[in-house]
Amino acid sequence: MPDTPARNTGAHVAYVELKRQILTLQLKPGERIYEPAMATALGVSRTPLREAVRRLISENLLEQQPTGGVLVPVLDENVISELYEVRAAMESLMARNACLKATAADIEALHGILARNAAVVEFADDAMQQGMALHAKIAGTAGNSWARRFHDQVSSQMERYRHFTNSTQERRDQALSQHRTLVEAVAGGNPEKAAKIAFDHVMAARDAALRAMSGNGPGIS
Amino acid sequence: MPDTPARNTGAHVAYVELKRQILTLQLKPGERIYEPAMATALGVSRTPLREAVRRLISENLLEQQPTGGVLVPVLDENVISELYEVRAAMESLMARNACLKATAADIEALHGILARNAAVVEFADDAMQQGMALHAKIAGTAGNSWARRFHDQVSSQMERYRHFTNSTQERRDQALSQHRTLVEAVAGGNPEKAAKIAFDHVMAARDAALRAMSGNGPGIS
DNA sequence: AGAAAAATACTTGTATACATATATACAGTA
DNA sequence: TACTGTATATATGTATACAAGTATTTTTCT
Repeated sequence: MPDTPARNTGAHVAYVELKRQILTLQLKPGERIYEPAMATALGVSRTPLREAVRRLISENLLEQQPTGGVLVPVLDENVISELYEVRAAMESLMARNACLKATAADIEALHGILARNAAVVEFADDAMQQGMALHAKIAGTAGNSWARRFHDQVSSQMERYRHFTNSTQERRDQALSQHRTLVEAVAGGNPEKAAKIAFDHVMAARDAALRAMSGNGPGIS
Repeated sequence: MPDTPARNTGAHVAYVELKRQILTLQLKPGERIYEPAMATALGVSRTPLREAVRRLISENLLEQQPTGGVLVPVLDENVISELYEVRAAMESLMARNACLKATAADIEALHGILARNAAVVEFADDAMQQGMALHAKIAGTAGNSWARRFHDQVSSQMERYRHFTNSTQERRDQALSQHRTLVEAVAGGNPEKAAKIAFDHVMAARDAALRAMSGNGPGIS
């Protein structure tokens, strides 16, 4: 998040570590957080741990129960669909704005990333890396800090589902071609078109992910 | 926010009261929050106050300084433009989904709200009320809780700018006609069209707000 | 034995005390 | 006078102690 305090306070390290554990599913969905135990486990006292927990609650990476406990939210197919939709809306907006504001240097940088993207299309991890770089560059060019903030939040959420939405070679090829179209649209100076392409691109990723998930046996959690 | 704990804990009342003071500009933009003073002012100790403050920071209604103080974010024209854009993206998405999922009863409810909207078009407060009711109904029909959450966050933010973006009669008439078009689009079953109309509708509101602000002398802060 | 009631253990919420960092004011020196 | 170094005061970060509420287990009564 942009507002991460650079200082190495105990609350901050607790936040980072707890978030990591949640996103990697090291803390299992549905699991409850007990403050005293978690505090000693992370080597801080309850006060800074509590601060980290409350922050994660407001980022929706933890969930406060009405009865008064805190737990790791369970995974669910509807949620992942919602997340993709919001991501589509954000990337669409950013593509539109990037199109309006991009300088020649920005366009060149986008083409550079695209080339690297093409070079690694057969390696899942590198391909995702470059895909994210492309989106990051577009986001930076768009210059809407709120869109970026929400996009980051959604991306964090989606990490929890990563294991269920493994990408196939076919999917990566499709993504690469969509990225090409997207960069062309941004470079072409047609904001409406860029927005639509970005939207459809993410929605296609959503459909692929949902298909991959329903293929994975009982599915979630 | 949906995740507001219903319990009447001290941290919660501090959060609500502090948020109110920020949104009504009772706490002035740029003003710093001193924990001991604010805690006694709100009648709680530093611990629950701190919890409220940290939560407001992660909702971007307070700002942590690198040096270590907390202050009320200053207002700025770029931000309001960004907020409108994100709101446009969210409402566009929700209009699309509402279009896909709306039942006959939903459509009827929308028409009812529209009628009430028309009846109060000359009263600024009531008109805004009904406008929000319309958007709320669409949001409910769309059924994307994340879109809703972000939309709510943005709306909260925008309250701080309310005093600067007073609506004119002309603007209200325009909004009513756009609402009519929007409901027709949602009812008509064309998701793409509904999405585009919602987007343009909010962007038009943005332009009106920016014009109103630049008319208000030195403007902001 | 089964159900209701009481007691116990544990968790969360809050206050407060203490340590550390930061800013302010003052004094001494160039 | 301007500047640096020191001392003081104040704010933030953290730990801990205590209060209040909840769940669980044990005990008692039918």
